[in-house]
Amino acid sequence: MVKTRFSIALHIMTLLSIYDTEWLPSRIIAGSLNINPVLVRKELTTLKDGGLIESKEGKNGGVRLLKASHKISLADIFNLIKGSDTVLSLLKNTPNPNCRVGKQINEKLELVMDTIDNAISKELQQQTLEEFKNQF
Amino acid sequence: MVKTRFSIALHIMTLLSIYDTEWLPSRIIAGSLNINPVLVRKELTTLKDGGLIESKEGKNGGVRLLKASHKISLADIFNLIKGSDTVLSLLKNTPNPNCRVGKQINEKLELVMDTIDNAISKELQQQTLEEFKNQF
DNA sequence: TAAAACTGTAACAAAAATTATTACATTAAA
DNA sequence: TTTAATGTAATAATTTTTGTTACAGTTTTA
Repeated sequence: MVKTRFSIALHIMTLLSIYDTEWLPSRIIAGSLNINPVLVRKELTTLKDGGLIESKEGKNGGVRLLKASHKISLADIFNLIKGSDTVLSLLKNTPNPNCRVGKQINEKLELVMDTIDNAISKELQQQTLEEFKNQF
Repeated sequence: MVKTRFSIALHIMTLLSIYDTEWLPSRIIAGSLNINPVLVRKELTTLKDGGLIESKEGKNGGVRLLKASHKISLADIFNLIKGSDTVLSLLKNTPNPNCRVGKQINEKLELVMDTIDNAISKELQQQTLEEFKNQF
């Protein structure tokens, strides 16, 4: 998981919750974030595949929310962006299999990583997108 | 915060808790992790500056824990490694200051980032290094 | 007192990951 | 038919991470 992807996604979702039923083009979103529109469209693909938004092609097209913002928690966005990887991660190098610790460390670390991700998710479940957007 | 640094630190601390009062050289630690000894020594510097370990220079030198492993929680290690940055992060690009959302998003995201880090810390406070090492 | 085995760190190189750009096929509205 | 979108692939540029080399300083031990 790229460290900044959650920030990008939450920024996008905040904009969409404000524009509500209008179709918002990626160009406008990219302008608010001040990043490349292609990066936005990639993130939009994830949000669309996760069922949080829908898109419309062609002139006057764009994207909009599929659900009301009070039915979307920050955890929904986080879990979607996170996908199958973990926020913190193991090393790519294989630890020494001849070492009592090295032999088993990765399976034990995996448990810690999952614990961390679950703690984040549980915490973010307590805030809806609507609550977040109402700060603006 | 580098995603893998917590894994490195916890692996190191696990080894130290097993070797207990002995001075463990970075070469051995690096061998267990299968990474460069200089990377290990860099991480040891952080752990030392944070008061979790002490080191001894010269022949037969190395590092060892400063406190008993049941007095060290995984949160102590996490918070030390984390330092002043956050697990997830904001973009480096400045969002559009002429946009209602862009203008304020970073301060709001900061709050979310801190919430995330606190949730992790609170969760990891529940496990001691001793409990972790007893799995091996 | 000299050799050996460490820590500690700086400087630099290599590799990997992230971010940005370009290009273009496709779609739909005006 | 033009314009303005999405969607996506390919590739380039940049940044971050990881690894390496080198060496000064410290302590033990022969």
